[in-house]
Amino acid sequence: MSENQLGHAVGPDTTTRILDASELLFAEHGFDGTSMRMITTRAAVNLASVNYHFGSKEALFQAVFHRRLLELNRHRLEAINRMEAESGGVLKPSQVLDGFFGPALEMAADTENGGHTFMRLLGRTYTEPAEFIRNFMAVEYAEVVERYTTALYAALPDVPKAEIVWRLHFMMGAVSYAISGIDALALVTGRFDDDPAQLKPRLTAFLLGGLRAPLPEGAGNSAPADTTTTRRQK
Amino acid sequence: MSENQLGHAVGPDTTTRILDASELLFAEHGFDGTSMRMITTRAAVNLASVNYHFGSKEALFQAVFHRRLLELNRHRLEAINRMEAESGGVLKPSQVLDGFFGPALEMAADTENGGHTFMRLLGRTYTEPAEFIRNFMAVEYAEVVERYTTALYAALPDVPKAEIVWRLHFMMGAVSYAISGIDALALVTGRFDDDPAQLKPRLTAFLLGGLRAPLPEGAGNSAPADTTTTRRQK
DNA sequence: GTATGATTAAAACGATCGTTTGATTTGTTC
DNA sequence: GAACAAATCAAACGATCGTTTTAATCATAC
Repeated sequence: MSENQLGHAVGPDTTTRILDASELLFAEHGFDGTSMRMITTRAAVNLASVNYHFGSKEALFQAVFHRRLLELNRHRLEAINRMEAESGGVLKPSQVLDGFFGPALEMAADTENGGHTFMRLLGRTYTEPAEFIRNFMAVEYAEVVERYTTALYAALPDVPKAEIVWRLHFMMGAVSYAISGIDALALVTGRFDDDPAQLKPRLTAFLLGGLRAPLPEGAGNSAPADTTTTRRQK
Repeated sequence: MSENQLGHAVGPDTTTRILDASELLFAEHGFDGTSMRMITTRAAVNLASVNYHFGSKEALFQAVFHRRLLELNRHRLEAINRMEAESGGVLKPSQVLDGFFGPALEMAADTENGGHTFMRLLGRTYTEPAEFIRNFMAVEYAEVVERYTTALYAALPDVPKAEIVWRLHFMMGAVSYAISGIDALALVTGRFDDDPAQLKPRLTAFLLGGLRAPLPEGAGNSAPADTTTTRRQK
């Protein structure tokens, strides 16, 4: 809690309170399941203030994503810049995965500043193909995706690019579900101890195993399947 | 198109038309984004008929799932019954995965009878943790989950059960995303040819690689890491 | 203090929501 | 055809939706 010039204690300003409240409510109830009145009530602001500060409910939704994705993808770019500078060129697959999924896992582990809440929201939004969502999502991700796919191609020169894209797709699904910690899935697979500290090593091992799995037969790979022994990683 | 006793051409009855229409609309717009009027208009039935035949919107949503999950999980149980009878006991990991994910992939490949539509709906519903959804989902899945987790434990006697549950969780995420063919993710990873026929072998290879990946360090596994060579599968 | 712009406040807008009502039509059984 | 239940219909219910309007309050300049 900071103070203004008169020494009065002040909380976050109106726009921040709205963003925080809607992040939580959108994650819990989805876009259509969250009403403006739910948001403004939780944020303790006037109903009209959302339209005043953001323009519309859709614009508010975008603003919620922009705030977090800017930070998330900045960390991802910093990571790949640092790694490529240190290694001087080609990265290892585990490095690429770490750079891409590491920041997401870190944000998901942040339960104090809403990072965890946002990653839950992000996970469920991937499955809501509303048009206005897809549009701004592509823009937010463009640079990061370009950098990391290129790095992954270089890290796995023997694997066809098409296969890499498929596996990147699979990996994003696994990570997204693991992060959003979906209750429905936990019900399906039975409850289990979901110690967040154990998530990253477990998930990384699984992803690397899948990424470096032998190629399927008849997948258009002219070279024989990769039969390299997968030993303990890292 | 069948005929009644008078020789008049008749389409599906009212309840079926409602189920088909709502399946499509729920998959596209979600539960809250789909109105009763959208459903009844597309099904070409009277607005009141949903409440007459199903009772409420929530009950209709459940009915949409019950119809498909009954069939899906019946196929899964038939598969594991057949395999266990043939093998006489312990199954291979690839068999367990095939029995569990195979029927889902087949249903997802069915674009003519709505199977594909439903699997998209199922994928997005996993991420919508509405309480009434979780409740009936657990019931629908109970038997199948029990059977397959048991089979997977037996198939991987050297892997701690907790690790298996984690990886099952990861796999369901990967499969769910791959199946629902999420547009947002395709945008993120860039468009790629999504030939449905290639999905199953690619996905299976990825899943097996992840499932049999070396255990992460410090995961509480007393036994040394599994360094078995992962050769071409099957 | 007073003017000025930014923000908050209360109230209402028309539209749409899920559901219910009561009448009408349809199908089946004597 | 009469009787009866099942199904469909048009119409309306109160509640809630996102947004807008107009006035009141606030902060900052002169």
